[in-house]
Amino acid sequence: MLRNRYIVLVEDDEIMGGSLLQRLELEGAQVLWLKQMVRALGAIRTPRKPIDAVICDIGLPDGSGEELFLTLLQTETPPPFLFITGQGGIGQAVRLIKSGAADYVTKPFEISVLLERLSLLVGNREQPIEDADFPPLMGVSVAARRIEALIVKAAKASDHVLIRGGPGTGKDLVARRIHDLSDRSAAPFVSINLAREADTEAALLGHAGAFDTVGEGTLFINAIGKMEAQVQAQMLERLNQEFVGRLVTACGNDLQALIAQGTFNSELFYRLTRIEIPIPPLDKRPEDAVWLLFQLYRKLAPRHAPQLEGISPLSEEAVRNHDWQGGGRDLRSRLLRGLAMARGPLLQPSDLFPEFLVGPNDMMSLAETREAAEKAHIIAALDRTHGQIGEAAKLLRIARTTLWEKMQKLGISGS
Amino acid sequence: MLRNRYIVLVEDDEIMGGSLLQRLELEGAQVLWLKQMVRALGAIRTPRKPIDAVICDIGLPDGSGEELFLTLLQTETPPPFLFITGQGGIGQAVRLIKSGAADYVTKPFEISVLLERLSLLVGNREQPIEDADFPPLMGVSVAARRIEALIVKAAKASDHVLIRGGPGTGKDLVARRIHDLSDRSAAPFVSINLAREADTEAALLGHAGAFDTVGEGTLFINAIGKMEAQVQAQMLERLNQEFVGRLVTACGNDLQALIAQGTFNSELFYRLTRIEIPIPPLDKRPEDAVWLLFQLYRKLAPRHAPQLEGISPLSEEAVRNHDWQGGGRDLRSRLLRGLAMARGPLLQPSDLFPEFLVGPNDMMSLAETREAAEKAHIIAALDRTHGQIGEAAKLLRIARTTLWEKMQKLGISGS
DNA sequence: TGCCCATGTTCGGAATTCCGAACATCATAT
DNA sequence: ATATGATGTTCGGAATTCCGAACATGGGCA
Repeated sequence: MLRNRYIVLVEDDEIMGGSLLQRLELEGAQVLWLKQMVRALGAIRTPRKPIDAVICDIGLPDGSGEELFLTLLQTETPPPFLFITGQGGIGQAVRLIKSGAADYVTKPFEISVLLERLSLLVGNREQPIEDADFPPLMGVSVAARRIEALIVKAAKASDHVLIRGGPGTGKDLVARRIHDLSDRSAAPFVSINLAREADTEAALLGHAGAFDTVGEGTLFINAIGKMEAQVQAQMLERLNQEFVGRLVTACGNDLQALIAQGTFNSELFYRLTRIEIPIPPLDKRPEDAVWLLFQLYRKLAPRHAPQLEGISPLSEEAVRNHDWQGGGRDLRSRLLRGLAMARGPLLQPSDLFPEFLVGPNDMMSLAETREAAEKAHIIAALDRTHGQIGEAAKLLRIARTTLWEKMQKLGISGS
Repeated sequence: MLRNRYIVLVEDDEIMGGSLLQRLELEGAQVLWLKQMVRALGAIRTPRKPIDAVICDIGLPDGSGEELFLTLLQTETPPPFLFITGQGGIGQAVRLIKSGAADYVTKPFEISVLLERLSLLVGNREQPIEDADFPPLMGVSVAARRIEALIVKAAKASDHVLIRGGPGTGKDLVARRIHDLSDRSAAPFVSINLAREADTEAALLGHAGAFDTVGEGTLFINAIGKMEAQVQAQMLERLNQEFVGRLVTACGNDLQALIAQGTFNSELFYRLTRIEIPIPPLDKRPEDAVWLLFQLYRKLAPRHAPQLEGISPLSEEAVRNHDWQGGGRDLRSRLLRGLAMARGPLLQPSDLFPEFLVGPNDMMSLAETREAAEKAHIIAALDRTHGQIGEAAKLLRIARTTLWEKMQKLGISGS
């Protein structure tokens, strides 16, 4: 049950830690053993891969497991925490469980009992669908696995599907996979992007249009929000007739607004959205960015940079930390450029992010960088709140007077 | 002498400040009057336009003028500071002048004497070349004015000129202006970009090539670093013959490296670089970015967004703060997109920087943003120093142990 | 084997940041 | 004219960051 699971163990005691490590590895788990809170904080905040559970001692040399957990809670949903302690009491247990900790076990305990509770903990977590014909499509994060599960669900159903996601999130890959996993996979897969069609009516509904050629297969319509009202009406009519194919549509994150302003037909929307598959942007799932980096590297490096031996750990960190507005497409084009520029045996951060290169003695200090980033973010928050300082402070999660003082220091006026 | 100069006055005393303000404005200066150190710090660090001088009292309610000056010195070269004080002594005067302050005047003083010393101070500073036929080309910063002066110098000379600057810095505009201001302006201006030529030899040196058609005019060769060795040799030969035209060439920031590795002929380089005009990137001169924003806005807004009434102050700040890797070209394309997207009467930051828009409740906290920025910068510094932590700390201007602790906290390994 | 240089790590104290209470001021609505 | 809600501004204390000294450890080189 623990086989192939990724467990973080936070325990400073050599004997206890060694025993747990040994048993967990015997059970087939992959274990990261950390002895200090600060190390655990870094490792859990930016995991190398999704963490299935954390076994955490309360007493640590540089703080406590409770502090660690509460610190993590401030900015994210931590993975399941199972606390172990020789001391502590009901009060602490109550506090931690109420705060969202998964379990709390007092020493001494049988390791077998602990492992059983751990197994129950991770047993509920989604297992990747391991199929050689259908490798992971979106990544390795919890969100990616959820999408894969939704794909399987959609493939088994006959309902129309709406895929929602920003640029570079792989909506067409998802549509294709739904088709391939369905029992319509022997029938045609017809794809059409409304953003690129001059005459969407003819392309979709005309003689020998997409509706004709798809037969009992899957018709994938990307950029559905760009469909003109007239074509929407005709499509509704067409769907009310006997339509033996299956519709998969895709849009960005603006369809709700289009419906609200009447540009998109809400009845059509409901017809198309029996099943919805939202794809979060890549910058909300940094471990998928890293996964995609390695996937693309394996695919592209042999041809574009055969001399390269791999990707440096710093590059991996840089990819994990980057704000991927342009999604997979951006990552792919950066990698291609990086492969062309790389000189040493390993791909370096400045190969992927040439903006890291600056002239000699021109690198900003850390304080300057911090200040510039704060300034940009404050401006963005003020923009969002139309100059309302109190609201902007809430968005930024700082005190109103702190924001006011920072605006003074950084030279930002409110409007 | 003070007419049209921009003076910042830092003086909390209402009477003294009011008098100075009045006289400076009578002399035609534009004055920003500030009464607290924190306000002055923000205003001087990110000026709305280049500051010609600062008149600064020593005693301020929230600190001292000396503190202000020394704080500014830590990260930049401040504009000329002229201190005024009722107290103070030789020691303070010596300290400040040695630290780079321009002058130090003790109260009481005749305002006319002060203004005279101020005039001497700002008199040495470059005046913009005000010519209706030739408006500013690069911006309003000191660096931009220096480029304008170099353009005038180059126009008057007959020497070959090399223009050096990154993408989007306007190298072709500079070349054109040199030609227009020269006495060859009636002759042809022939422009060729080696990055876009399939056959550079034929384009330059063949029959009816650029060298033939330019006559006594100006031949501008962009991306000179892309010239093949064989063509370089032929060009040297051609220049050794009677060539009555004038050469202006341009490159990025990599020519030195190309020479060092033998890809570019150093003799040719010296022949081409009698006069060199370096163009700093736009992110090194934020006030030029703002100037360019307004220039482009005036040019593009009437046609693309006639309903707009202007640019919000926050947008101006956002442009001033942005890291303009792609130079003017990036700014122009962002503005075009912004004009298309703008909804209200004023252009807003998220029109120019759509990445400021995030989903509801998805905005990062200020602490998260600060942390992500620090992490990216640390990774960049470690990349630059090939994993050497001590060297990276120096680049970042923090203590070695501070860097080490931050790496732990942020989950960064060294290599 | 010893030396040098760098990292790994701790820690106390100085410096800085952040917060929240408090109060004045201003704009808007009634 | 008054009430309300927001900004402008100060400030003391708590919290956090940063620094630099100190020392152990490890790798490379002579």
